[in-house]
Order: sequence, then C-alpha cells, then structure tokens
Amino acid sequence: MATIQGVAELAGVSTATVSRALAGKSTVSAATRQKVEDAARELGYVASATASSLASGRTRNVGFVLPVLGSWYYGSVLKGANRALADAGYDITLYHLEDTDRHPERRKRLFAEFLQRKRVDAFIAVSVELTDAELARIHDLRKPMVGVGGPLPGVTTLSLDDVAVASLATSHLTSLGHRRIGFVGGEEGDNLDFQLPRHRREGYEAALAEAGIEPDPRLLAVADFTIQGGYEATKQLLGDPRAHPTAIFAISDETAIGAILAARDLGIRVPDDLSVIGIDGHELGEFFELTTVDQHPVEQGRLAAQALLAELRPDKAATPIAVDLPYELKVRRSTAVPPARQRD
Amino acid sequence: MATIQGVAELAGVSTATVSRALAGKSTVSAATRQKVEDAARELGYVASATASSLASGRTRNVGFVLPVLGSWYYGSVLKGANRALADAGYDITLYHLEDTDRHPERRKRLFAEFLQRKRVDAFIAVSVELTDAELARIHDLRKPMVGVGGPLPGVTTLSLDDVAVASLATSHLTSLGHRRIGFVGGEEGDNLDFQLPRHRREGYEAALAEAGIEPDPRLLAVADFTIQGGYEATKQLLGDPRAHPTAIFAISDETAIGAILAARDLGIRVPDDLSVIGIDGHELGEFFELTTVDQHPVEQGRLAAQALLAELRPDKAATPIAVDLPYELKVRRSTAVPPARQRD
DNA sequence: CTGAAAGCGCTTACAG
DNA sequence: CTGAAAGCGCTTACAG
Repeated sequence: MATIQGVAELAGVSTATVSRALAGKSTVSAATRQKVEDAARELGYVASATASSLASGRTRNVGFVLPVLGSWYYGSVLKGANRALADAGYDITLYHLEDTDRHPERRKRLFAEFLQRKRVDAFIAVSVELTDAELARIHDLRKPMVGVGGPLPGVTTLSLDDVAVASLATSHLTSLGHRRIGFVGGEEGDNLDFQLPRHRREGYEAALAEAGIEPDPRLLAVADFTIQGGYEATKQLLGDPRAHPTAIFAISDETAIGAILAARDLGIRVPDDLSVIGIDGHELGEFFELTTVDQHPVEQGRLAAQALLAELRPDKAATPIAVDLPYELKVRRSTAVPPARQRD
Repeated sequence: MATIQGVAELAGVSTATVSRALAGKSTVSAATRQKVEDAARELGYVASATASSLASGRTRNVGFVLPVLGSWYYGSVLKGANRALADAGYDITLYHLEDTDRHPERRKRLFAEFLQRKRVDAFIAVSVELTDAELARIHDLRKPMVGVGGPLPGVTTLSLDDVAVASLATSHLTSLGHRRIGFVGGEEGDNLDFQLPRHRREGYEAALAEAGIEPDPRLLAVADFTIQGGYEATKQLLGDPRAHPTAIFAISDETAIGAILAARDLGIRVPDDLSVIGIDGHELGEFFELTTVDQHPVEQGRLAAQALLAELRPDKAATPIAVDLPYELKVRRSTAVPPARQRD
C-alpha cells in the first residue's frame, strides 16, 4: 500500500506538499498539484484515516447512536444521514445503545469504553433517551452532537412537532365530517422522558376541540407502535358497542395497519365503514393504501447530517437549538367521508 | 481528556508499562497493573483508537458492507454482528453499497476512497454482489473478509443451502397431503449472480419429485421479495381457475404475507382452503401466524462476526471456506391439511 | 509556494 | 518485569 512518502518521491516534492495538494489547500501551485495528483493516482494512494486523524485531530468519522437495529424507521434515518455524510467525505461508526434492562453490561461498556475512544468527530443520536449520568458522559466528550427526535437536554435536536402532526391527522378526519374518532396509541403510565404518545394525544384533542367535538374516553385505546398492538387495541375499540367510531387516528403507521387488519377481521370495511389514518410514511403504507402524515425519515437523517456538518465547520459556534422537522399529509384510500347512517 | 502520559505520571511508571498493563499483557506484575488500573480509572482514561491504531497497525474496527439500509433482514444481521464484535472490543463502520444504476458516483467513491482509508481491520459483506473490478479492489485491500449469503469468489462465505431450505418448506406441504402446490417467487430472466430464486425453485421441484408429484407450470408465479409482489402474483395464481392450488410456497416471508392477504381478499381461508409457507423468520410472521423456515438473521450476523474474529487471530491462516447457515422449520397456523374436497 | 521538522498518542522490539 | 526510544503515517506551524 502506498504511503505519502511514496507519492512524494514519485512527484519529486516533499510530503508536506503532497499533503497540502491532496487536501485541496490553496497554497499549492497548479503545476505541483497536477504532479501530485498524477502520482497519487498512479500509486492508488489514499491517505490513511488513522494517521491523518492523529496528526490533524479530525477523524472524518461520525458516530451514529441508535437504540434499535433492524427497524424501518432507524434504518431510514441512517440511510439519509449516511448519504449526506459520505458525500462530505465522512464515514459512520455505529453505536447501538442496547436496552438497560436487557443488556446492562453492553450499555455500560458503550459509555465507559466505546464512546471514549475518540474515534469520531461528532455524534448523531436518534430517539435516544439517556440517564443523567449517561448524558453527563456524552457532554464530557465535548463533541458536536445532533439529536433526532429524542429528549436530549443541551443538544441541538431536530424533532417533529408531535402536537401539530397529530392535530393535522385528526383535522383531516374532522374535515371529512367524522365526529366519533378513535385514538389508538395512548400512553400507559406516566413516562416523563417519552412524551411522544402524550403529545400526539394532545394534538388529537386539540383538533377535536377545534371542531367542537367533546372527547369521549371510550374512544381511547392503548397501543404500542406495532401492527400487533394496533390490531389488538382496535379490536377492543371496534368490538365495544358503546364506542362505534367512524374513524381511527393511530399513533403510527404500523399501529394503523394493525387497525385496518382488525377492521377487516370484524367485517368492517375501510374506508366505507371506517376511516384510518396513521403517522410515519412507512414503506408498507402504500400497499395498505394508508392515509398518513409522512415524516420523511430519510430526509430527517439528511437534515441531521447537514446540521452536524454545519457545526463541524471551524467558523461555526455550536449553540444548541431545536428545529422542527417537516411533515406532509398523504391522503390515500383508507380515509373517506363517514358512512351515511352516521351523518344523520 | 487524559492521555497515556497522564496515567503514567499518576501511576509512577512509564507509558510503555501503562500500555502493557491496560492491554492485559502478561509481563506486568500484579502490583504495577493495579496501580495503573487505578490511575486510569481515576482519570477516566481510554486509549485513543487513532493513536493505538497507528502504532499497532490494528484498528479494532470492522467494516460492514451492505446493499440495503432500512430493511428488517440487513438490520438483523447487523445487530447480531455488532453484538458479537462489540463484545470482542470492536467497533463497526458502515459501508452502504449503493446501487450502480441509481448512484454510480457514490458507489465508485466507496471503492476508490472510503474502503481505501485503512480505517478497518476486516470486512463483513452481506448479500453483496460485485463486479470483477470491484472484487479485485476488495482483494487488493488484503484484509480478512467474511461474506453472508452473497456470491463473493475467494471469500469465506456463510450461506443458506437454498435448495435444502426450499425442499424442506415444500416437503412440509407434501407431508400434510398437498399435491397442488404453487410456487410464488420465481425468476424472471437469467441472473447469473443472483441465484437464490433458481435454487429455491430447484428445492421446490426436488421435493415435488420426491413426493411423486408432477410439476405444473400453471402453479408458478413470478414475484419479488415484497408483500406487494406476493400479493399480486398470488392473486393471479388464485384467480386462474385452471391452477387451483391447495398450498403455496412463497420465496420469502413478505411474499408469503402478500399471499395470505391476497387469499383473504378473494375469500379464500388460510389455512382451511389454502396453506401458505414462507422463508425467513420475519418479525411480521408471528402476527400473521405464518409457517416459515426461519433463517435466524441475527444469528447469521453473530456467526459471521465469529468467523471473522477467528481469522483476525494471529495464529489463524485465512483459508476461504463456505459454511452452511442453520435454519429451522417453524410451523404456525398458516399451514394445515388440504381441504377435504381436494383429498378425494 | 515549498520544505525541514516537530508532533499527534500510542505500541513494541530491544536492552537490561 | 520495566524503561528509553524508535516509529506508525500523516498534518501543520514556522521559516524562507
């Protein structure tokens, strides 16, 4: 493997000049630059990331911290971030933040060892929730950091305005004439950190209020973000003769898909008898013809990378800010006007 | 941030001794080791990966090359590999191999620049298909490499015995008494590299032959690996009055889920009127009560990491080998005996 | 615009 | 068992 030394000899210049020429520094004459580039190409030379990092203090590598591997959402954010960072010459090193309950040792070691190795210049953290001690360790690193949708005090965070998103989804239903709108999602217990379910319910209630609709506790069903969870909760909701919703706002697209499948199993037609809307823009949404509020996760990753790259530029002072992520109502076949008998 | 120098001073030894003590080298006295460990803990010292790599030639970092980000399968393999590698002290740097058609520049740059940076000691490549030129560049790197399920000449590869897996799935159906078994998957055109569809069809036909069943071309439907693809192909198959299968073997679990949904839409009950089996062990399989041959992707990642770690040990000579990955028939509710009228 | 030289923070023969 | 010293392959003030 060629080293900078080899390139310097072939080009007939010093290693300092090779370094400057290849880094695109402006203080190199065009002729010299050409000689160096030719030599580098001939030898197939690419600077060793390791040596370059040690000498410059910059690794050109970003740590990507995420709590889940193998899900559509995180993978999509990762894809968007990876593209933007790769285009800027950065690699991504993965830090899988395992669950404290299930893998306490792995999680501990992540903070005590892996994150401390100075392998990266900065971090992107997606939907990450940390204890105070963990957050303190992160801050001790003194590296730029951008969060996506997680509560990270003191960190620039891009997040969805969950209240607004839920309100938009619910308003879509009220504007179609629905007045009995079920909320499938909901919170169980009081999780101070994970406020997403509460925010989405607040948006739901705000939209109802705006349409002059009294909230009805019989229309609330607790569900998680999975198809299974949405299926079970919706079966409860639709099976209860006192509830009779004409529409359902589900907290996620997978929850909404579960709701659609539950309706089918009960002989309830979507959207003729029941409208269903979700939130996400999940890849499965198209197949199920699901109306949704798309949060564009790939784009979220790109925006996070962009914000981080801005912080990484020398001139920029890192002031933690909160940025609202874009979203978009996508109307598909799963929502329609309420059935005629309900409109009477 | 503490350096090895700081630890050495606090412990009252040389930096060489600190390095040896923390690396667990046996040539350090217990007392000295204790002093060093105490000092390191007090200062929160963790060796810089960058400096350590440059000095030792080992990065303790593995490159993970994959063609798809955001899918359940790749994410699961990544999870398994990441756990095993992290437990051995390794980080993972991601290399997303973009499509040649859609992102030729990104792909080119991956081989010309990112992979050449010597950031990693070795590679894991999942379902990766390379041109000869790309493969040559990879081999030029002279780094250990393990493939999972992709055709990589000259590389140790773990893969599923696709013929055997498909034969097992089909035999499950014949053993239940099915004789008219549809194959939803199939190949279109002749892709020399991507042999998986052909292998699975061979297994299907072998199992039919073993049961003394004549293959019927009307029972073949071309579909990709998606729910949508399985849905459309199955609708064609079930809609054709000449085909009348009592069971379907789908090339993947998502294809099989599409098949189940297509059957439902046509009023065909699963498993009463139609049995369906897939291959994968997909997370959605449980919800749809899908019988499948589970290929345990998380375990695949773990096995790949394990094989790579073995090659990374100094004593081990790297001889490319092919290893069969484990799989397991998981019988759920989607398969049953054929309907009575068919058994007459 | 270019080069000689120091230095980044470690590891590891070598010597004792 | 331990230390002094060289060296890994770059980058970057400093000087010219």
